[in-house]
Amino acid sequence: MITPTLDSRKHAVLEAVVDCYNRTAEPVSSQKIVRDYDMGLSAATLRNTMADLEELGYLTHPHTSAGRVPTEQGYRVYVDSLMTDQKLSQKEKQFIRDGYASSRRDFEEVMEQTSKILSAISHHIGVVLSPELHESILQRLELISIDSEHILAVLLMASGAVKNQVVSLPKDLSDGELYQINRILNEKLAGLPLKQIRQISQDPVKLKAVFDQHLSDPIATVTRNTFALEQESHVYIDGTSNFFSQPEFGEIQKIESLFRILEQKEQIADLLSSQQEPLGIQVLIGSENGCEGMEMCSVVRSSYRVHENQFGTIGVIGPTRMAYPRIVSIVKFTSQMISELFEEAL
Amino acid sequence: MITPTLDSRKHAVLEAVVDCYNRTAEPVSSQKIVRDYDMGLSAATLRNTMADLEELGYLTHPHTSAGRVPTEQGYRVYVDSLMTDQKLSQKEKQFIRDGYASSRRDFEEVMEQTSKILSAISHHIGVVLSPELHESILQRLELISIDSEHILAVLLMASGAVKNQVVSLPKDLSDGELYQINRILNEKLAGLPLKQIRQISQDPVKLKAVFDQHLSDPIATVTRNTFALEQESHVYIDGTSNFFSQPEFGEIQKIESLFRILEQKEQIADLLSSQQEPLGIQVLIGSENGCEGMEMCSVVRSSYRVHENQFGTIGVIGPTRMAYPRIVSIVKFTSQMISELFEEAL
DNA sequence: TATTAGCACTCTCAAGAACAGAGTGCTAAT
DNA sequence: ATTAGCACTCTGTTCTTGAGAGTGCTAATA
Repeated sequence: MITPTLDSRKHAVLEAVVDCYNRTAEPVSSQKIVRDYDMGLSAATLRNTMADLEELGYLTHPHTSAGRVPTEQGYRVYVDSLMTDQKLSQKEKQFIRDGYASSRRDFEEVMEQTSKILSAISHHIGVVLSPELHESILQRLELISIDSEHILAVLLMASGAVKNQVVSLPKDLSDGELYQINRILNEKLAGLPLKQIRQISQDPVKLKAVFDQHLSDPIATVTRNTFALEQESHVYIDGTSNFFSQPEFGEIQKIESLFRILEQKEQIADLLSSQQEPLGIQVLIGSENGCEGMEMCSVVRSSYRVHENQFGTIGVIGPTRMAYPRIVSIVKFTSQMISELFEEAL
Repeated sequence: MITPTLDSRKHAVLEAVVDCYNRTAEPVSSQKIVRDYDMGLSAATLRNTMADLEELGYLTHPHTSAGRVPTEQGYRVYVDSLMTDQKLSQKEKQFIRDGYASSRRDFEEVMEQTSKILSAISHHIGVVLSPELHESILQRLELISIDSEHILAVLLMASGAVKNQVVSLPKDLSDGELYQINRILNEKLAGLPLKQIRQISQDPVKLKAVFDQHLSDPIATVTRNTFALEQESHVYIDGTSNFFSQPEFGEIQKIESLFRILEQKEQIADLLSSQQEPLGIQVLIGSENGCEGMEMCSVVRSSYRVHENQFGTIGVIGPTRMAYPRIVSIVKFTSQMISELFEEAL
């Protein structure tokens, strides 16, 4: 697809500028393009073209006598229609696969490992958002007595996720009673999504409907207390210190705002889940990510599937000047990898 | 206790310099002390005393015409014998208590919350090292079937810690068999520390001794696979971005090395657990922490007790120039707080 | 003898000047 | 339509200068 407003020369020049800037992190001069790219044009002609591209909003000038730098809009065109796919090498693919070798079945470990792999291979920040637990289907529930006043509820999800929850008891229950409650809860609630169970647990009418003659005070209390909390997605982040080696973050203030944001996991969760259409890969350039204080960062993200229509998101956060083709391939491949991992696990 | 080599004037001056430097982050001049501290001495006399303190190794000069800055040794004396306890205000104590209000019984949440509280109230980095799991005593073990080839083992410790572990099965087990295995494992292994169980699980002779006539192939396999892994302590860190507001970290390089270290949790674990004598509070000043790249940081740490002789460690990491009396009080109070929390829970 | 006033000396930091270098935009030639 | 050439602009570096802060030392003082 070619953007109608740009002829093929402008395209080529824009691509060269983006490419060159991404490699050097310095404003690109007409000279530089003549030397490094075989375009068959003189510096003067390039200057004219670059001036045109600037007028169209795809390039800027830090100051009069500096080279050109792509604008967000310039990157947008580059990502949408200029850049060519860059396949991952066998070595890289193997690196990603190897990363999962040890954590085949452990949900949390897969999440954690993914953020590590992403950051290690991209040299940027790797982030993973686990699927929303309350969309998950409860496969099995186990109640374990801790002491006379507390039990541990272990929620095993169909996706393989596990959630532990300490629950307060109103009164002492014998092992036998607990076992009975456990059996009934599994019988009535297994197979339902957590969200629905939560609704049931808080509504006496629904409770009565679901448990029927099995409903008792202890059952109502245990159910209510176990499913009371809204389950939040977990965010896994790795590779934050990679940002220090980016030349554009030479000054403290720029990096500071970024780190403050990274400490607030909810913001990152929002960033990853906003306007996400399942399974597609998306590139948010600069301020498109909508996260205040992260205007100088781009996000490449993709959803992955853990179970039926249950999705999480992975992503790479890096400077606007990132190697988009490579990062896109990495994120794409990794998200497929996880999806397969969960598919074969089920 | 008064260090024998220092007369009381030197003491007073050293204290003033440390105090003043901690407040301003700038080298302290003789003038400054005359103005801010009522010592009844002239600037010239102070200069003489400060020169003496410098010769003794407690102060330094960034350059000829600059004020004085405490050395590590200077801080050492200050911490050991000069500084006076600074009680926390009721407000601060309440802040810490409130932090735990929501997480009464959840082990992980207490850990996580502690790092948040420590960083929020100290304005430095809060770190928590969970107690070594393999010293923990197994209270109860629950095996939950995931699919025909995997089970989820839930290990509930006497301390309240919970560990989930996915275990591969050699062959399909019926619910009944699994239940039997579960029962026998609990009967034979509950009450033992994980470390010991691990040894048993890997030694056929010990296995035979423990399980006696109950030993079967499935039991041996499940035991072996469940306890195969060396359990590592978990590190919880919060408040890293607080470092950006410290004036001494104005340049990127200084902060970079620190962040690279903070990403390696094992290093922080070592830092917290090295030469720790249970229950004492300790202040490691500058290079005393023994962590390469963290020479400009001090660590205030204390152990806390979760169960019998099971200890973890909490700490605050900040610049060498930190408000030691306050931070010491914070760490002391918080570690007591956690210990009490676990005590009443048991 | 201990303290202090006074002063020369040192070092840093900020502001300004000079200058090389890089890159552009425009004009005129091809 | 393209390009060579050149004047112009802006940055970044280096050097200088001067003010300011703080010390160390010496001589005076209590």
